[in-house]
Amino acid sequence: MTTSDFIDTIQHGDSLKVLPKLSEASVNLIVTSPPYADSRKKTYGGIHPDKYVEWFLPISDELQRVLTGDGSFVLNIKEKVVGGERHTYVLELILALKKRGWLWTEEYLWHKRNCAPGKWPNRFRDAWERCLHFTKDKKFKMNQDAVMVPMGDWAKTRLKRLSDNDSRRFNSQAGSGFGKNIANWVGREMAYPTNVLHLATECGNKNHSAAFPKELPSWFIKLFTDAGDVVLDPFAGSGTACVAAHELDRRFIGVELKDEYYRLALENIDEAMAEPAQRKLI
Amino acid sequence: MTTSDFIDTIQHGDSLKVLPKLSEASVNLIVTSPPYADSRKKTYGGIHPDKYVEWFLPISDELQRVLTGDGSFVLNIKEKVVGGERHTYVLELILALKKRGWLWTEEYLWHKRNCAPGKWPNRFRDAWERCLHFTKDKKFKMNQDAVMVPMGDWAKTRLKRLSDNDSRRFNSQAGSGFGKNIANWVGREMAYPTNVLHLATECGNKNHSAAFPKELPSWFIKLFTDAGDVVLDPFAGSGTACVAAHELDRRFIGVELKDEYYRLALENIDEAMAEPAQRKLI
DNA sequence: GTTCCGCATGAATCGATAG
DNA sequence: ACTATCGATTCATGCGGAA
Repeated sequence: MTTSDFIDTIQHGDSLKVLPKLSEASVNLIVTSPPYADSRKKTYGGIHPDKYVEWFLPISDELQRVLTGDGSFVLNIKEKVVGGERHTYVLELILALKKRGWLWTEEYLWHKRNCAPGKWPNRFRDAWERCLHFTKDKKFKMNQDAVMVPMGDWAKTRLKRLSDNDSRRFNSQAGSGFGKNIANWVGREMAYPTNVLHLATECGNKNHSAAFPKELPSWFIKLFTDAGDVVLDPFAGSGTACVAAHELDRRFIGVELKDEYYRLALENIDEAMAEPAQRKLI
Repeated sequence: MTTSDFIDTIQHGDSLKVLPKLSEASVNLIVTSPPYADSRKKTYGGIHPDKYVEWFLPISDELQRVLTGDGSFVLNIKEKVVGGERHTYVLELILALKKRGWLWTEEYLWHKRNCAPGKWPNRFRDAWERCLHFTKDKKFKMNQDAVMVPMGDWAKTRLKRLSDNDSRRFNSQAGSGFGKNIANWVGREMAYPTNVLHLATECGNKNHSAAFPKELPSWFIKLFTDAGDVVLDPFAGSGTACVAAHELDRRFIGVELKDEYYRLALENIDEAMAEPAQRKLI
């Protein structure tokens, strides 16, 4: 068994047992939102906050093994409130991962535009989550141009420029230069984003609530992989990251332990792969 | 000497030597932005990242002593990049403060709308900073209603004040999922905020550059103190937090070591206190 | 009196160069 | 080898002069 046997599939099982079957340095990006810590033990799969780091470390070692040297590992996570305080397991996890050899390259933020309402006497609604970016090497693959955002109202700017100072330049290239000129302007009207992603929480287009909106994995997939690369989600949940990878012409491998999520992920992936080749323009 | 001798003054000196003169449990809120870690030693006061925690802890002990039981300590800080990685001194500081008895109640975020430019092969512009909220007790003073936002008015005013050009720039990033979508705020009367503060850095228009915009300390002062309460900034810098406290009818104590900043803080405070009682509506 | 455009500048970071 | 310094890169913002 090698990684190629798992391409474009969701595996039903424990990541700790599935990941060893993958080949070394065969995955270009890992993007995942692991089960959050939960002090209630009644729910299957809930990990106690105090045990979170020791639970995650063996899995992280496998992730490090399967990741390519220029690959990235994006971990979407947020600490729970325990006893009125923020628990420190995420901080401890970062420190522990560094000790295991991961580089903590950056901490991106997901700023949730519409988050669940709620009011407590000692805190407000939690409107952000961490997207920790780990790499194996200081040099890694990063396609910054793939996530550029338009700076302004493109049409307005274009028309305005066309009417005044750029008209001379435009005329000089009349006949053959229009497209070229516009392309230049487009380039200038695009800006690189920051390390804060301001996205709405996608409460699930279907009957289920995804852990994160599809735009979140999409953004990191565009940023850290090329078409054809392999994207791994070791806690696939409803398969959002895998669907995102497929839609972006990347290959995916998902792993999910829980029956209910596994079946849901299969449904979502089947639906995504059944769609004809009319992909969204990105 | 007691705390009352320091009310509404900026002290010129080292917090480690000034704070012991304050009375126990005499300060209702500490809001500060300490000198950031800096590996370059040329600037007086730059603390090496590896020494940051041990430098800060003795000061934090004094802060804990002077804070009231229901008081809050808000620490605005952000880790530097060292050798291509995020340094971990802030994480270690949180863990160390907890060991000293502080409760890490919440992590608010300052999402900087305009942040310093830059383009690098391995990261984007850094657009956020931490505002760590520590308390001495699970029960603390919190006036949630004081920071409710009149959403409709705010959006209207904001949109009205923006020129077309600015409006285009402001809205430009909304469509792609980055930046603030103003349309979300229209039509709602009042709402509690989240734990993310979306503020612009006050840049350049004045003759000095404040570490944080006045709105940042103002927000926490309104939230965690009543009128007449004492606000302490042990690293006063240009005195922004002290000015904010004075404008909100709170009393303030500032401490600043560096000559240049101390004089600047004096100027700003004098100016603020000279103003007649026509306070800005907040 | 408005609106618009140009421009300086900021709690930045990297890579190269110099000592 | 290691540290310190400098230049290049880059965009939101507000101010001031121009139209």
